[in-house]
Amino acid sequence: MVFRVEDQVLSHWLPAAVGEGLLRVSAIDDQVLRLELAHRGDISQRAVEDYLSEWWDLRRDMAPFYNAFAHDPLLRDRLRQHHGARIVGIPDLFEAMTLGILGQQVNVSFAFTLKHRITEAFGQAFQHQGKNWWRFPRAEDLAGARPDHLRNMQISQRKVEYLLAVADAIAQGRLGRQQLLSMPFPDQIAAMTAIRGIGNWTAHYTAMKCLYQPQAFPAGDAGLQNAVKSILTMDQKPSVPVLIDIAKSWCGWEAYAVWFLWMGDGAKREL
DNA sequence: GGCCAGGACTATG
DNA sequence: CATAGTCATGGC
Repeated sequence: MVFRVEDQVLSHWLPAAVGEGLLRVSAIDDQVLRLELAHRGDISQRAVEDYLSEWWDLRRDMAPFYNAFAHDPLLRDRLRQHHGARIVGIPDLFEAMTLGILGQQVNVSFAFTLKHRITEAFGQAFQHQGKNWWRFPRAEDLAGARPDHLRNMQISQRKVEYLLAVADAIAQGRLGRQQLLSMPFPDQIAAMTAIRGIGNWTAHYTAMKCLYQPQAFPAGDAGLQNAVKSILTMDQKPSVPVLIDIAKSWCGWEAYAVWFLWMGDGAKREL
């Protein structure tokens, strides 16, 4: 596990860029988070705060979002149910693109099963108070993997090809987060979809979860289509052009609209 | 047991 | 350009 939630407390093994240690996060109230750190190395409080702020997109001013869409027919109920929710991102580009690829056309829980297998097979392992923790592997940890190894984890042949190619591109520096962040949004999508295996959905998913682009909008997303179909009681799923048209009203907040629709009317969902 | 999943590629008109 | 076939497997 990279993170787990127990009794309202999130435990998360920190990424290498922050330091070696276990972070626990709980809520004091709706405004204040309590951070607790069990660590072995030197970790600055500031680094942890910065990391968490990025991971949960905490620095974004959400007031305009709530103000603009309090009466939006598709969003109003979700905004009330999940008030205060933030996009839980994936700051690491390789991790985000990996989950995007794994999530193509399979149910979400299976995608996470595959991600956990990759994490425990290729990621760095740690022990803390008798429990095992992992970091998601770096691109270079996976770039040289034998295709059979991944194939045996029930990852399809095609996805194995996609994953290894993305791992190679990132490991060799032909693709990187800073590089993507340096370009305007449409160029980010174009740069990602130029890679075999990264289609429009995966590119927008990555832009949303890793690049924190509020205008990212995975229009072909099955979960999004079903959410809209359900809320508007349509008899069939809305097409991509229809969704793109709907999304015009969310201009600048498309990613958050998708996020709240994904959360549905229940409390549980995978990240 | 059949249909659907937080799709993308490839081949064919 | 539009459509159909293919991939793979779990969850319901």
